[in-house]
Amino acid sequence: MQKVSLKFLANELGLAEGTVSRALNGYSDISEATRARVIALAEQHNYKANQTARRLATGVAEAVAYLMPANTNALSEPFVSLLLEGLSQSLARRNWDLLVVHASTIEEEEQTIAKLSSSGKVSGVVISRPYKQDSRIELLQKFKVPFIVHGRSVNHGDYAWYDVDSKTAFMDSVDHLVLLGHRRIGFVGAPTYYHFAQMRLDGYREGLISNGLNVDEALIEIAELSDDAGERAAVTMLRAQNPPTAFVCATDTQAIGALAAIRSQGLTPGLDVSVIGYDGLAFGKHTNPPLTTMAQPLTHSGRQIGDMLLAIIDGGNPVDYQELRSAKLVRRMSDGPYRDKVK
Amino acid sequence: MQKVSLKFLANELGLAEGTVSRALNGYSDISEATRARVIALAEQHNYKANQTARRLATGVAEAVAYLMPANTNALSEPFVSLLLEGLSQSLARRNWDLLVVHASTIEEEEQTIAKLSSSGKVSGVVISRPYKQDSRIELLQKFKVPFIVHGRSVNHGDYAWYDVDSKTAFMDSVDHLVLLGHRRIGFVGAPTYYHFAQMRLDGYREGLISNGLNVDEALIEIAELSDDAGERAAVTMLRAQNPPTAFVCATDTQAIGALAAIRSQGLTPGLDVSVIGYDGLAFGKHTNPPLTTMAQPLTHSGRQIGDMLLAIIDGGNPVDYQELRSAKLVRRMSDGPYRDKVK
DNA sequence: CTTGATTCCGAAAGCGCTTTCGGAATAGCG
DNA sequence: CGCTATTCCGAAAGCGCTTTCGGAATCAAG
Repeated sequence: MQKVSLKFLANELGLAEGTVSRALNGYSDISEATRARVIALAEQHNYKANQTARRLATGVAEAVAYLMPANTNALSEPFVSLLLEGLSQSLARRNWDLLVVHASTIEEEEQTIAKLSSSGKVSGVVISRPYKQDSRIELLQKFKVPFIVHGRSVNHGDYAWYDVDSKTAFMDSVDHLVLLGHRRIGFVGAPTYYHFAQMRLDGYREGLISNGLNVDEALIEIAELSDDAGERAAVTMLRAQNPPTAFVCATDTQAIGALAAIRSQGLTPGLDVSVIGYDGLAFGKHTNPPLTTMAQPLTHSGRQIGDMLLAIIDGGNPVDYQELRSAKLVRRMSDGPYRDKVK
Repeated sequence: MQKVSLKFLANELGLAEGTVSRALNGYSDISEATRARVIALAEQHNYKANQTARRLATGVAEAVAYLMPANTNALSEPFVSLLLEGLSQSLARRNWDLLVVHASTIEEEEQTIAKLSSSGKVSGVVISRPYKQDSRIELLQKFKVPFIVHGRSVNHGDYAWYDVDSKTAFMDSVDHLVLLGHRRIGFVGAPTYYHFAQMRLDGYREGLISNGLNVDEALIEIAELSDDAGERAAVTMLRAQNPPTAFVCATDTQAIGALAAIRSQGLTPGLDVSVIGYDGLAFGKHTNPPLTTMAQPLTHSGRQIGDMLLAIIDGGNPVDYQELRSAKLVRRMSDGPYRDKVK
């Protein structure tokens, strides 16, 4: 399986191993003539340096790890594959590897980080969906592992991250709904230990306030990141005294649950009560009705994140790599003007 | 970042490096007393063997690679994350790594395989969605890399695979539709260079025949693996002379396109014309109407595949690791009895 | 108490590559 | 033509770990 080594090439060419190595690695103390010979033979035999040996010798892992989010949910996954694809593309340009590691609990994740950093397997890490206070981030900092977080925690001043401004996005959602005449807008939120959840809630609140509306705590429900949980949350509010005529939801997954909730109450989503999701997931086009949502740009986020990580590994200052993108409203059919049907 | 090495432990304990190594690796020529001492100190310092050095010394990579399917599509991705999760769980039990590599074209994939196998980075590979004749499989065999394919190619007798019997699934779909009174059943297929696409088409055909129905080539359309392509294919058939009253689709993604197509013709999917998808994707619950589909069991497929791969790497005979699961019908709302509305 | 068998550990040779260092051969210069 | 700069390459020392081999110490058996 493995055969053509440096030694082989060296023997074949009558050169020393070290010379061949330097020729291949672009050292300047090799004449162009012999470099050409070396390269020719290497290509002829399809030589690929043994990565493992190379790593050991250089001390650089030439690999980064992606920590898959712990509580995964079949419906919210699409972003993982997209991210992975972009990441691997970015890394591929340097011939680096992408490791995927998964941990089921936060403790496991911490252990994983400890192991990763001390085993020297990777020279960088990316994590997703940080908590408000994220022990993983602290660990990463403590171990001095270059990393970038996909999202942000509360104190995000001193590390690198790539995030979407979901607070503004939710203010925009509320604005949009208010413009449509809605006054009672419910919020289906996510557990606020996720920082993104907190920010979306904040955006919702501020949106209300900036429109001169009161924040009614009865119109706020926190739910897990699943369609069913979103549905339950929406049902609760719909059945209450003074139900909302519109919902903004922390995730598309929850939003489609809200759609179901509305129908289950004999109402028509998009007509009787509006819902706006967040994420811009592709399948939102096919829900009933198609879901209006705040779409985040995740097409190239993977590559972007990969490039940022590489830059940091190269010695860049993490603080210089903080990127905030913005989401934009994709109107489909689940939002509409206020109608006095709900009561 | 890296500090506690074998040498450090050895010095600390007054032992030779080799001794410490053997103690840690369970060699029998170490007294239980010193083994205990070694382990204690190792744990105290949270020692993790440098994987790279270990790999170089042992020659085993302790890692496997997953080749992400080339033409990925946002809607069909969920299975990737699920698969990855299972795979990494399986590997984690041995402390092995999971590499994810991505290639955009089949040529790139071939190069990637060549590189993977000659660089010795991984001791096994898993690929998805094979073609009928799959050059990747041939390469993998040629390089003698242990691998398992998620799916099958035409000649699948001599390697390991994990697949779902989609041919039978499609026969079942047709049976189901026939039972509902349908006689003109359209087929939205996938490009038949994918073996799964061929098998699903075969299943469709045989299902028709076994029910005494003719195979009408006008009722067969091949489309790319996207919702839009599925929609176009379905529209074409719906507009034809003698349109179908039901569709079976090669993938859920295409099926939801078919749903849209039906609506676009002023018909009601599930009522006027039925559609059955394939995959069992979670978001099928939320389409309009909820999609009836043949669900494949992919919850644990990742772990299963990981375990199989490990077994082969351990010397198992690939031929002993061929697993065929079956899909089962999940009735939601997109299928219904034949009604003479279409005409 | 001797001898042969065990038990347990140290020493050393790699794994395949990188990188530093020094020196032979060549070139440049006055 | 002698001398100092260059140019180019060989030799060797690792990177951190594994594994074989042999031998000292301990044991059991005669």
